[in-house]
Amino acid sequence: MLTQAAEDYLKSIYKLQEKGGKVSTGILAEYLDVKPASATGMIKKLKSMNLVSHERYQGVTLTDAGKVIALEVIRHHRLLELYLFKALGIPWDGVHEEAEKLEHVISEDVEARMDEFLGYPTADPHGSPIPDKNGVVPETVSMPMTSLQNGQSCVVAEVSDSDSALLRHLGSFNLYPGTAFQVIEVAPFEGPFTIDIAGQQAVIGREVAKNIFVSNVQET
Amino acid sequence: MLTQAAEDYLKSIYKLQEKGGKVSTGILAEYLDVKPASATGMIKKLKSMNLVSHERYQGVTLTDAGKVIALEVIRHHRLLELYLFKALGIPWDGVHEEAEKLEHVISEDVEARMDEFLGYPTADPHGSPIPDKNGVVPETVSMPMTSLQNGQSCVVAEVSDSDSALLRHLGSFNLYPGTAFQVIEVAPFEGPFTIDIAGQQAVIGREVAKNIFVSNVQET
DNA sequence: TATATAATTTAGGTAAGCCTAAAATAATTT
DNA sequence: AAATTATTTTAGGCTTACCTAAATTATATA
Ligand SMILES: [Mn+2]
Ligand SMILES: [Mn+2]
Ligand SMILES: [Mn+2]
Ligand SMILES: [Mn+2]
Repeated sequence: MLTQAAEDYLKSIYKLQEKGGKVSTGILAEYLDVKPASATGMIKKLKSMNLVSHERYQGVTLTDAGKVIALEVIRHHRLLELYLFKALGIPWDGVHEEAEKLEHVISEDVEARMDEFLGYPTADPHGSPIPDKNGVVPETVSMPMTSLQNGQSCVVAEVSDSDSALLRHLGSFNLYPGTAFQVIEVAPFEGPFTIDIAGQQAVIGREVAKNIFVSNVQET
Repeated sequence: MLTQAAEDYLKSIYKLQEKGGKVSTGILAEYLDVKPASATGMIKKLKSMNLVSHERYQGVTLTDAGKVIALEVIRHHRLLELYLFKALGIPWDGVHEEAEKLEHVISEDVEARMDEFLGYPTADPHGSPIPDKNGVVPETVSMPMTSLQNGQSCVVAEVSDSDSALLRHLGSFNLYPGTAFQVIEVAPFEGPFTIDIAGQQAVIGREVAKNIFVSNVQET
């Protein structure tokens, strides 16, 4: 079994390489809130286990074996988030932190039983896809809310899950995955979005909108 | 927050001092499957945190502060066992191992929600008492099965939870906490017990019987 | 192209928590 | 009481995963 730290590195490399290929040591260190020297050390260890490919100064990528483990940890994390949300009623702004610790500790048996209890779900409470037990990630199509135009309607697909205060803010507008809304106005000069959610108006700033991804975009 | 190792030491000291006052370094090391030198090291650390009292060569006991933490970990463990058993259907011979890891990782919020889901239970699947959220341990009265006499009837109160194979063996006879049985025969010279469980006869060896505790003992 | 800046790696350290081997202390036997 | 045996502690090592500071390499700028 890998250590918790090693699993977190693999998971992070996976997420970072999804948007941008090779992952630099500095980016990885910043993402994990450690110093670059620490990241270098772990990269060496992971390389010796053939879980990552790495050449000095050239960034790191997962090997196939490393990807399998990364997806396994991500599956644990997202299944746990949904389970804690649905079975124990933990609010969606609290599940990430719990799952971050539990993901390294649950057995494959617990994983399978949660999966069954939840009816083999494909997305966590924040809309992120849950890899299936073979590591296949459900396809998702979404675009950042910031690319929406005046008058367009859409459905919330996914929101970033790690900022608890942001999630509470979105919850106050009922902006959960699956929620439909329409853009009433986009203020000029990179200004905020005024939107209509089931008849209720809300003003969403740029910084918040960057963390919201939408699908089913239509002109109205 | 204490480390997982420190929490396990406190939990173990609590259990060992329940039956025999001061806990020797050797007994503690054997219980935790580490060398005595390692136990000495951790005892020093716990003493520096005022969680245990210790004088060289004289054994160790928990301080009040240490007891609070020990009971908190035991509460986590037993609530988790019951939750995994009832909510996820994990068999009673598998819950101990899972709980051993999860106990150090769940939040007070998860603890409280499991407690509520389970209806504020007082015993885990093996009959061990669950300390309440204030650290109060429910009173239990039981005696070892080995002290039973011919013809006596009783109810299973508690079985030891750490040996998975033993638990499967007991399960094959339906010997769960709450199960009633009657002693048909006690073979002489420290021999096995022949018992009647709801009309089914079973032969229980001495070594197995040592791990079973009973209550409601009555002559018939 | 030479120099300045930024990113990355190397070198050396710390803290947990385990280990083995040797020394110290306590308990038991003669 | 002395000698033997058992228990406990000390001393010194190892691994993981982090750190800071210095050296190296790559990239950007003049
Ligand atoms: Mn994690
Ligand atoms: Mn999530
Ligand atoms: Mn434990
Ligand atoms: Mn138990």
